[in-house]
Parts: sequence; structure tokens; C-alpha cells
Amino acid sequence: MPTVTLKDVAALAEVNVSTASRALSPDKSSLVRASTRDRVLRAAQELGYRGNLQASALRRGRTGTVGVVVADLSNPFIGPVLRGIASALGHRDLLPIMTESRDSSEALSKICNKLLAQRVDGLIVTAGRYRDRTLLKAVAVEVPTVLAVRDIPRSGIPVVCHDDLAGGRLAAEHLLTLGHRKFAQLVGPRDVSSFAGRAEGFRAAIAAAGGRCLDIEGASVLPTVEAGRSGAAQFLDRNEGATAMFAHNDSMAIGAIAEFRQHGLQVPRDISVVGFNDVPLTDQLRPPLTTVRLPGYELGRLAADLLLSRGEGSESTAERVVLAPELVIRDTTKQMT
Amino acid sequence: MPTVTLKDVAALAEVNVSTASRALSPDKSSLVRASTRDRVLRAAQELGYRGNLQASALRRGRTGTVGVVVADLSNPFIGPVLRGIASALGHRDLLPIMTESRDSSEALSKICNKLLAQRVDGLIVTAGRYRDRTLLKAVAVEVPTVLAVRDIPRSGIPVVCHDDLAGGRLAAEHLLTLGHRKFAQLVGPRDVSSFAGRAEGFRAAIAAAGGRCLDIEGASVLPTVEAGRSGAAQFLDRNEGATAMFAHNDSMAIGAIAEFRQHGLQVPRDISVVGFNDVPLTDQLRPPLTTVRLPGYELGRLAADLLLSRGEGSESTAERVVLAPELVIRDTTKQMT
DNA sequence: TTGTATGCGTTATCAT
DNA sequence: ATGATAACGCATACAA
Repeated sequence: MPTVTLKDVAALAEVNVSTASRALSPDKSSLVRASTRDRVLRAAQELGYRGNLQASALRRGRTGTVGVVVADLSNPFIGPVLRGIASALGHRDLLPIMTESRDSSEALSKICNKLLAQRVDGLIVTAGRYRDRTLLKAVAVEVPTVLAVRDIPRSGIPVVCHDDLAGGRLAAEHLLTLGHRKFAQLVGPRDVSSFAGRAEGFRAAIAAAGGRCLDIEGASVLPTVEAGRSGAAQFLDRNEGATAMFAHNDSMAIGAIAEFRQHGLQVPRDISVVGFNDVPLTDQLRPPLTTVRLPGYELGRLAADLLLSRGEGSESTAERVVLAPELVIRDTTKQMT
Repeated sequence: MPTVTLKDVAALAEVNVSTASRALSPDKSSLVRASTRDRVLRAAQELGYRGNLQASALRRGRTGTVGVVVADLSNPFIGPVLRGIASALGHRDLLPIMTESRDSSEALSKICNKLLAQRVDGLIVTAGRYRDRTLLKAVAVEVPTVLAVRDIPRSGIPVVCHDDLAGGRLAAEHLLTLGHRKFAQLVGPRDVSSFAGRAEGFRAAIAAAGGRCLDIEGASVLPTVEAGRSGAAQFLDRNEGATAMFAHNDSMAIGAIAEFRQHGLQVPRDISVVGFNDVPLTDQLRPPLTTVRLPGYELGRLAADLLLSRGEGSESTAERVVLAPELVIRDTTKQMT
């Protein structure tokens, strides 16, 4: 497969390469006479010419690509976010390069290096933990960067995230309204802003109402169904009379409910449970899960927009966009009797 | 941020760029004296030098990137596949460029064009439908390509997929063993190999056993929970005495079960249901879903391996790898009484 | 072992 | 309106 270059096209159209280049460039094509442009276009068509973005990038100093790092591609929450990013980016003819760090700082570092070597025009990181602050600050000086989903305070990096503080508060207020006074929460990793925010929002709202809240740390590594089970088991061991539990994501909530059931406790009859994220199928569970919904697609779109606006040098844009969560009341929470 | 080039490094190390290039190239670094290499390395370190992969690619004729196209990033099945791909690729220092077609042929076409313009070294397509055959055949002559998950018969493109025929058969045999004789299946899109295979495998096994099977087409556009509901509703309308249903994925199975429940029918008491994919949380449903599990991670790894082996010109490798599915029996199927 | 020179494919500048 | 040419950053063939 003899790769067709601009030179070939120019030769066939009997023009100089620079003319061919102009004719094929969307914005400069007006500088060339219509008839010759047509000739070039036809030649390109005939040869099956494809611009070489590598060469173009080298010459122009921009690659037309944006790196995107996510922690976990299997996290159902991330799909909409990526779609939002891709949508906003595709709109301006940029190609997202998506990668997964598996929440490993080492992997994140490697990925960033690769992306920088690829000379991405921008970077969107949804996988940042507090301990990655130094790394990401260094990255951010090399390429326009925005954080999404997870914030890193004092990093100085612009961010689009959801309001986890409000999310935790929403969960707390819902349970308080139902008459609960003693609570437990299954906390997620402490050095991830989303989880830290949920913990603090919940704790503060409970405290403000004079309630008591027990933190279960067992699930602080990976917030999975299994972690939810073991967290619930711990909770039952040292039960201090809590009647409601807030899990920092739906997986843990589901695990907890399963564990409760196994111990003969029914949700919500014996204990109320609130999850977080509203991932698919939570509405199909028995009972359907009360949870907090986040605007993933919107978040992705805004993150990409923020990146683009920064890339254009208009530093005037907001550095921090926070999206409101929404409480979805289903059947795992009920009024105290 | 004045971008550091090889020239800068060479200048600081007081060597020629070619020497610097050699010193920094992992495999050619043996050609340079240890002391000078150290000097170059230190200079690179000091300046924070990053190779420019664009320029390197232009010169070497390979970019070190592989395009990956998926139909739907939110499909929980795809996560492991992508991880498998990334793992195999990362191992050889290749960067996967992941993209999503949303199952649109138009989008697929655009994406392929972009990826080709990016001069990816290879392409893995998990989003191919039958109608994309022409497009993908054209793509495959330009760049080493492998299909994954979804096959396209008579495309001549190597493929790694699961054995959907066997998957359908597994479902059928399980239900037959339980004593069922009249069936319905909620079919997925006809022009996607995975669904076509499931349909055919199920149908054939039923026919071979002298059973009867009704195909419900209502869900043939997007196989979602909603499609499962409406499919089940259709099924109930024209009920012909079937006692078991095979849904072509878990979402549809879940939707069907919900619809049945709404009509006062219990699963598996009144009707047995088998899903497909074993996506997360299906084990947490009430009742837990009987389904067919596919080796996603393994599939991704093998697809990447196949691509790499092809890229190396060893055309001797198998053109078609088919992975065995596994039946996961849970509680939505039961013995006929 | 190191340096010199050239070209990868494109675009921008400067002429014409 | 078009052509000639240089340069982007790097890697290699060849020379020394």
C-alpha cells in the first residue's frame, strides 16, 4: 500500500504542493481559484489521499488531540462523562485519546508522560487523587489541563466536578426528614475528592441536626460490592443503634443490603440505605435503591468546554465549575416509626 | 513554556543531535560510549526533555498508536475488553486511542477516517455491523485491522470473538434440560454478529430437540431494559404457551422480568428467563439472573495480540479466534413441574 | 564511537 | 492566484 502524499496529489493535479495544500485546507481553500481547487480535490479523491496529521502536527505545533484519563473504564458513571467530552471535542474536530489509570498513581504518571510525548493539545483528568497533586501540577504547566469529576484542592488546576458536599447533605437531609437520628456511613477512599466531599457533607448535616454518625472505613480502598458487604458486617458487629446508612456509592450500598439480608435484616424495614451515583440497574433492584444522581454527560461537556476556553488563552473563565446533584428517592429508605 | 528539543539536549551535552538521539533510544544506546550517554541522559533530565512522538513517527513511519473503536462505552461488558486491549498493548509500549461510535455507521466512518489520518499502526474494531462491511474492508487494506467481539462474515478481516452460537445453544440446552419445550427469544439487532449468533444457536438447539421458538423482534433496535419490557409485553399479547424466554442480553432480560412482574407473573415460577453477558449487578437482582458469561478481558488481550502478530507480517496466525462462553445458572430458571 | 547530511509530509513565508 | 523554499523534530545511511 503505497502511502499517498500531498506531492502525489499535486503531481496529478499539475500544481505545486503548496497550492494543493491550500486547496485542501478548509479555511485557506478560498485563496485558490475554483477550477484548480476542483482539480486538486478530484486528484485527492482519485488517489484516496489522506492528510497525515503527524506531519501536519509537526509543522503547525498542534496535534488536534486531547488526552483523557479515567480511573476505571468499568465504572458505569464514566460512560456518560466520556460521551460528553467526546461530543464537545468532536464538535471542534478534536480527537480524544482515552486512557485508564486503574486508579494507580504509577500508571497515571506513565500515562501522562505518554500523552505529553504524543503532544496532546490538552488533558482532562478524571482520575486524580490528592497524592497526585505534585504530578498533575507539573503536567499542568506543560499542557492545558483540567480536572473533571475529582477535584484536587490547592492544585490550582481548573476543575469541573459535581457538588459532593451537597450530595452528602442531600442524603443526610433526606434521612433526617424521615426521622432518623443515628447513622453510619460507608466511606470511600479518603484521598479522592468525591468521596471526601460526600463524607464531609453527610457528617456536617448530621451534626448540624444533632444526630450521630459512625464512619465505617473498611471500604476505603476500593468501593465495591464486596467492600459494601464487609463494611456492613463491621457495622453489625459494633452496632450502636444506627437506623440508616449512607454508602458512598451504589456498589457499596448494594453489598451492604445483601449483607443485611443475610443477617436477617430487611431494608428498609430494619435499616434505611442511601447509595450514590444512580448507576444503571439500581432501579431494577429489589428494593429499588434510593440514591444520588450526578449529571455525567453535562459534566463531560463542560470539562471539555473549559479546556478549550483555556486553550484559547481566555484565562477569564471560571476556574471551578460545580454541578448540582439530585436526590432520587426510591424504596430503600423509609420513615422511622 | 519553551518546548525542549533534541537539539537543546545535544547542545547542553555538547554532542551532535544524532549522538543524543542514539543515546536516548533504548535499543541504540549501546552504540554510544557510556560516559557520553550519561552526559546526554543528564542533560535530557535537566532540561525536562520529552521526545516528540509526532516527529519521531513521521521519520520512522510508525506512530506507536492503535485505534480502538467501541460501539458503546456505557456497555458494562466493554470495560474488561478495553482493559485487556490496553494491557496487551501497553506491554509493548503502544498507546490505544479509544473511540466510541455509538453504533452509528456514519460515526464509525468518521472515526476511521480520523484514526487513519492519525496514522495509527493498527485498528481494533468492536463496533462493526454487517452493513459496515464495505467500509471496514476498505479500512483494512490501509492499516492492519482486527475485529473484536463482533464478527463480520466474508469481510476477510481477522477476528477475535466469543462463540455466540454456542452461547445460544448453552441457554437452549439449559432450558431444555429443565423440561421446557416452548420458548421465546428477545432478539437483538440482526446485523450484529453477536446477536445473530445467539439467535441462531438458540433456535437450532431448540429445533433439534423438537421444541418451538417464537422470535420477538420488538427489541431489535437497541437492546435496552425498555426494549425488554416492550418485548415481554408483545410476548404476553400473543402468548402461545411458551414457558421460557431467552433474552439476547441482560438488560432485556431484566426489562422482561420487570414487565412480567407487573402483569402478575413471577420469574421463575411462571416463566424462566435467561440473559446474556453477566454484567455487574445481575447477581444482586431479585431473583439473581441466570445468564451466559463471556471472557471479556481475555478477548481484548487476544485481539491485541492478534493485531500485533499481524502487524509483524507473520500472516500465519489464525484468522479467527473464538472464545467459549460459560453458563451461569442462578435463580431465574427452574425445572418444569 | 561520533559527526554530517538528508528526508519523513506538511504548512507558512516570501516571491512571482 | 500560484510557485519555490524553508522549517517543524527526529532518525538513519553514510562518512570519518
